Amino acid sequence: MRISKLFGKTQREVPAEAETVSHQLLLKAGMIYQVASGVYSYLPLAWKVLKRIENIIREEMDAAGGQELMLPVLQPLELWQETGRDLAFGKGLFTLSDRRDRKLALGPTHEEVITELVIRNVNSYRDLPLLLYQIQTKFRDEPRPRAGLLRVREFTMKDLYSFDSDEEGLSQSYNKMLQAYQNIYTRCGLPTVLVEADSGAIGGKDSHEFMVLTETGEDEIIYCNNCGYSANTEKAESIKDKLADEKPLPLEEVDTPSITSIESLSSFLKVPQSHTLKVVFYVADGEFVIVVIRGDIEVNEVKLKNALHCFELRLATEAEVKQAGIVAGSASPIGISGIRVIADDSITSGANFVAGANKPDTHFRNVNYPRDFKVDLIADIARARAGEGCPKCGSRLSSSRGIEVGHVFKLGTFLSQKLGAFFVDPSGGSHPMVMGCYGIGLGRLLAAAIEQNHDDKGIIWSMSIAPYHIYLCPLYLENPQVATVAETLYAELEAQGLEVLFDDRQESPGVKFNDADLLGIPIRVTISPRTLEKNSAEIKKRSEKQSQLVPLEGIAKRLKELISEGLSKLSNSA
RNA sequence: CGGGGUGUAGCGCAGCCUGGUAGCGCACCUGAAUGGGGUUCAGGUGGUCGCCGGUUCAAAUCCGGCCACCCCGACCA
Repeated sequence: MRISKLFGKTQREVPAEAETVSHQLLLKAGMIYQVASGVYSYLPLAWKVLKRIENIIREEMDAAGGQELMLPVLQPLELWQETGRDLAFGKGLFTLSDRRDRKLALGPTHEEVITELVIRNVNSYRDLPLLLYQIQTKFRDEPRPRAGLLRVREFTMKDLYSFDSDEEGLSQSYNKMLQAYQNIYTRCGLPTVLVEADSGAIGGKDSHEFMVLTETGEDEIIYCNNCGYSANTEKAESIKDKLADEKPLPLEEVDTPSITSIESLSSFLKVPQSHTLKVVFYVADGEFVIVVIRGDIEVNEVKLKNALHCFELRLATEAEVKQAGIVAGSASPIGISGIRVIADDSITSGANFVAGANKPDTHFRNVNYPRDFKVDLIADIARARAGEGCPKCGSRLSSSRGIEVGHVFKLGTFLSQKLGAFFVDPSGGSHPMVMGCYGIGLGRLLAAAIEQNHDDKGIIWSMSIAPYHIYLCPLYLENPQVATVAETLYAELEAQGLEVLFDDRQESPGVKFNDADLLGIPIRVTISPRTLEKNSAEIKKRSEKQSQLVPLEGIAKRLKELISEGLSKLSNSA
């Protein structure tokens, strides 16, 4: 490809709105163009990378026994109502009406549609296990698209759905996919870690995410260096430090003028935050609820949502708090009635806490559970933190940020039961199929690859997903000798099937080198009067500093070697 | 949805306070010189100033409403 003909221009300056590295570089390299919030056009270079990623995924899915098919984006809303997942997705589901006023949804995922399809085609245990997948556009009306391609509303995703006759089969399918995913990331040159995850709106039991560790990641991961436990904070558990047992003292009211936060309360009364009780107000599917947790611990809303079995959970507004008759800033579960109270299990250890008194500027000392207040539900609803104990081995936990580039779920039978996906076993009995689903966002994978592989000059693509392998970079094209050699070499490399981006522009060396670095093509081949004096070209890898002069004679062979070296480093067997 | 911010040429920005019909840099086009890390000079093309309404002789500028986009939070395979 000649750069002079390539659609898409590099830019010197990027919009101030782009904050993450991958977003900036994608814009600067002229690879993507934003059409609306969370909606992008992909220019040829980005599209090439996406297709490379897609092919790697396809090969691994096929190798694992998957069969590719194509499913509709447009889906009847009724299908979603059947499984109740229209509620689980809530406003995240794009919906529309057709001319007859039938309600439709733009598929955010395809379990419903594919399960229906499987029902029509599978009756017997003989047809199982079944692994079906699609690589298609999906739509989710995210509350807040952000960071370029990392969180968008329209995106390409590979989803594989597994159908098995029992839990054992599901585990096998699940493990197959875990391995296939490892292969995919290895081949893309993208190191990932596997973490336990919450299954969210998708539903189901076991769930794992593949994370690329980067500082800019949206997710926080809690992990143990000792035993290898790792989990998304949405899911992570921890052993909270136990407080010393004390003899319960009598409840005592204290004046706390203008003290409304745990921080100020702690310093005003000179008690550690861990000896206070914090109260947080939520509205769960329209019901006002109170959450009690130790002052130094944060509420994990995913855990809370799961504990409450609700679809929609949000912090209550000031007005709602007031209407519930609660004094924000001095609130407490003591003496509350008619409102559901949920407590974190952290309140069951320790004694003599400071808590609100439910009247302005007043708190209680020596609050003890269950002596002084009742709760309706006790659960682990705390956000695990680095430094706390590992739930598996007790060692200290660490934390890191990451980008989720893959998510696998053991769905079980809840969808097959709701939709009626049953099969007949060898003895004639009917059972629901046991399902799993396994997704990878391609655009996000691309963005994550940039987040993890770049320098201050630009992108550094892995050989396996780079849009082109070679950046042919002649300097001083006005020089007829340079032009002739460059054109000849370009033709030769193309003829040999190498993928070359030919910088045939009459630009200064600085411009060309900077673009080469920005675009991140793995191998740069420079030709100039200087190299031609020695009948050579200069070869430089994007990932390395030094370059070498290589004779023009036989250079195609040398380049082929470099490319296959680059690819074999990323092979599964490595 | 709550908080904050921004909309002026493809991109980055100034002009707005104090109204007088739009400017700078990059990019793009023409020419010349230069040139191994975004080179220099000269000339040139390109803008419904986010949209609608109001005030005014006159609105990018003042007032009102709306919209879009970004950031933080909420939310989110």
